[in-house]
Amino acid sequence: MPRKRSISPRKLPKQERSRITVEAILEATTRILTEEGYDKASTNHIAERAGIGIGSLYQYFPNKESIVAALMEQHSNEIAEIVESKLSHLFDRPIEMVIPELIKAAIAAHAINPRLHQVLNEEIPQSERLQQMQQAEKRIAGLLRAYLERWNDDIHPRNLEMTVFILGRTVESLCHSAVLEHPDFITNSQFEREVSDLLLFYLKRTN
Amino acid sequence: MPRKRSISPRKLPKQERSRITVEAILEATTRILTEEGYDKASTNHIAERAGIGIGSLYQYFPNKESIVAALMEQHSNEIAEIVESKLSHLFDRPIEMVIPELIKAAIAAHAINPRLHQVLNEEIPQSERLQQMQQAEKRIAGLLRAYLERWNDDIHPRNLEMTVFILGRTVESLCHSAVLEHPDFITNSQFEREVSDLLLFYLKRTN
Amino acid sequence: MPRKRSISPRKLPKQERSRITVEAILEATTRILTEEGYDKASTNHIAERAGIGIGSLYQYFPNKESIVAALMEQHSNEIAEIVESKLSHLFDRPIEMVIPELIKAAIAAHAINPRLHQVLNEEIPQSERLQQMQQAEKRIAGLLRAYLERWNDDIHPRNLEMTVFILGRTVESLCHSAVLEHPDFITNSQFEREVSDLLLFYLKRTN
Amino acid sequence: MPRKRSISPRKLPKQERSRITVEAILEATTRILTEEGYDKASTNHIAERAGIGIGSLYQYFPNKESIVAALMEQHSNEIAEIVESKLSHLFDRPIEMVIPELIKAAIAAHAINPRLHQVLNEEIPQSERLQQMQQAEKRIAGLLRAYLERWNDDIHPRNLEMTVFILGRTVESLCHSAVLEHPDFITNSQFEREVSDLLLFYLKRTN
DNA sequence: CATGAATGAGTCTTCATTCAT
DNA sequence: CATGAATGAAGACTCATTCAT
Repeated sequence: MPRKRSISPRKLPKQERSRITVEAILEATTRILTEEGYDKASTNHIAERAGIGIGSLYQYFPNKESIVAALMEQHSNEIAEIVESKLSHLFDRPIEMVIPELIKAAIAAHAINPRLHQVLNEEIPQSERLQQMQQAEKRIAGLLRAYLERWNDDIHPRNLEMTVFILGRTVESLCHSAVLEHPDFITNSQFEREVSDLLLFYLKRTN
Repeated sequence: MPRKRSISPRKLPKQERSRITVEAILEATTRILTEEGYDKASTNHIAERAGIGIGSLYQYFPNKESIVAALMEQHSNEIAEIVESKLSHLFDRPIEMVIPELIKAAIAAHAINPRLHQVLNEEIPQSERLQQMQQAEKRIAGLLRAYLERWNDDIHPRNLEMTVFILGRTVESLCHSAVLEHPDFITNSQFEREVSDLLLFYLKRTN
Repeated sequence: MPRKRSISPRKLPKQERSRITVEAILEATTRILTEEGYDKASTNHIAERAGIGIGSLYQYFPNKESIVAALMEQHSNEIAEIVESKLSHLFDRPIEMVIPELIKAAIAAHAINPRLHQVLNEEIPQSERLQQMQQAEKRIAGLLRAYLERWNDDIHPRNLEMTVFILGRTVESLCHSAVLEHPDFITNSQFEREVSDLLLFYLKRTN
Repeated sequence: MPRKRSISPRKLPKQERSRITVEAILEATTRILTEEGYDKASTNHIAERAGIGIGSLYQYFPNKESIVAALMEQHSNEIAEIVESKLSHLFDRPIEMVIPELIKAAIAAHAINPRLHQVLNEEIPQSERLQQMQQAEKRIAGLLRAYLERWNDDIHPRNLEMTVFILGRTVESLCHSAVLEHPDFITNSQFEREVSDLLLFYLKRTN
């Protein structure tokens, strides 16, 4: 009984369904994490809110950690992509232009899902976090490092690694806290300008 | 309307034996938190590592949260006291002198038990954290606000609240991360000087 | 305002396997209650005697009370059904015929599982009992009230509510105690006739 | 060193204090049982409400059951004494006079502390109850039996034991329930008269 | 592959009882 | 004898994970 030939991809339907299921799981986890907190994120609850059986969940994820890890990677990527996409074409622009854009990008990144970012940063057992979550920061740090090296003549930091660290952490921390604790700061551009000043005066100091 | 579980300790340790027990509990909790993480801090495990029976633990703490809360309060107080004691007598000194001291104090405060500070900040379900933990930050923010107001003529920040926020968060974040991720930064004073520059150039900018 | 704990079962046993499990739980609880007493009816012990894991128990009952409540409801229903089925078709029969039947029905009802009835009545913390258990009594009281109203011309009680109360409680109490403390009374019909006399002479007294 | 002679009892003070302590324990237990229920009657809580240390409690009672048992015995005695004192001098009076007094006595007995009586009857694990609690009933049953034998010629019950049983249980049950569930019934004498009728017509029936 | 019933180790917490002071 | 700190067995309940259908 010869099989009917077909150009259309045979197993795509199956793979398609898989991806949908995986996405449903991640989405359900996101909703639970943001709406109910980490300690309500049991695998049974995730499966329930994803509309699948608990058994199916374990078909796609070997354990609970892997779900959170996947979520972290996904979120990390989104953040890194936002920042990268906003900054990549500014590589040759001067610092006065880049820093404000960096801050805008960071705020935009934190605005994707501030509550999720918070839970991921402040409620997940560290064991699960380290590797996955830092990726965004590393990618952004790489960007900054490259930029600072490119503009080395202008800025000539005393210690490149330290400057990258200070820049990265300051931007991350201030934008994170502002989005969560001072949404009023974000409504106009004053906060952006202040943080820009903070960093620009530092970078442009004459040694 | 979920009934808020009491978080205050059960009996004040009046007698010698009691105080020893309470201290053993807090110490064991600290050790577990720093060495094994929050999710290993079960009450049974705490009692075991404290070398007491589980029943004794519940003589002094009404529930698990109250233990962590006591630890947070204690740690909060230690931090706030370090910073306050180092800054209180500098109220009339100029910013160029105060900012470096602030940073030194912050580093010293984070050096008390960096890992504990991290766990307390990054692994405790937020529900339990907010009130107790933020006290140190509030006390320090109050100090900063008072100082900035005192030196208003020199610094004239555009937005006092925002400046306090930026100062506080930046110092906290940078010292926290540096102690944990870059112990090498701390060994000499370069990091302090860099962060001082970051803040001083910002505060002294001419508008 | 203490949050009332849900007492209704967790999931309706739709599938065969589930119903078997639920029945095993109720049966084991009945056995423990009758053979060992209420204070031995721990959920772990119930699960053990039911031959299931403790987790399975909690798949079907949200808490311990709900198990006892289910048992009470079941037992209540059985009792009420026995009495109702025996009396419903005697609605138009005279009192001399109905009272003996009522007593026979009550004895039969208590004979279902006298020890269970006792434990349910005499060992369960009253908080859990009231609503579920009284249903049988209420249904039977309703029957009696309707009957007495129907035969009002013959009996003309001075106080209907009080008469219903006296009838109901006397029958319940005497049959309950007789079954448990004087099984010998039940073997022949003398006890029935005595109790019938007790009630009949009372109801038929000429005022 | 010859002891000083004294007529006043030497150890009475000590014994006196003991009795006071024991009474405080029983009183505290009574209060807890009636106000909070059996499951709140922990030995620690009893000691606390009695105003003594937990250790002292165990100086007077070997375990928790013994406290409840003592309470039952005490309560039993009070009940039996009320009934006996009210009936003892009526031994030679006719049934028409005695039955109403019996009912009055039973109501009075249940009015001592209805809630305690209820808890003792309906919430205490049966294991602890049987022996102590039935004493009152047995003493009263003895009284009734003696009385019925004394008036055998008038009443000539078909089965003395059964009649005692029916009388005793009916009075106990109706008075118990009335006091708890129908306090309105008790306010006037109608309930008493009804129950009297119930028993009198039965006892006086002509065979 | 999807399902969900079943599992049991592990969690928080209570409480009767003991014993050193 | 009074005290109350200490104890740990035991109880209610959860949840990640497995596996038969």
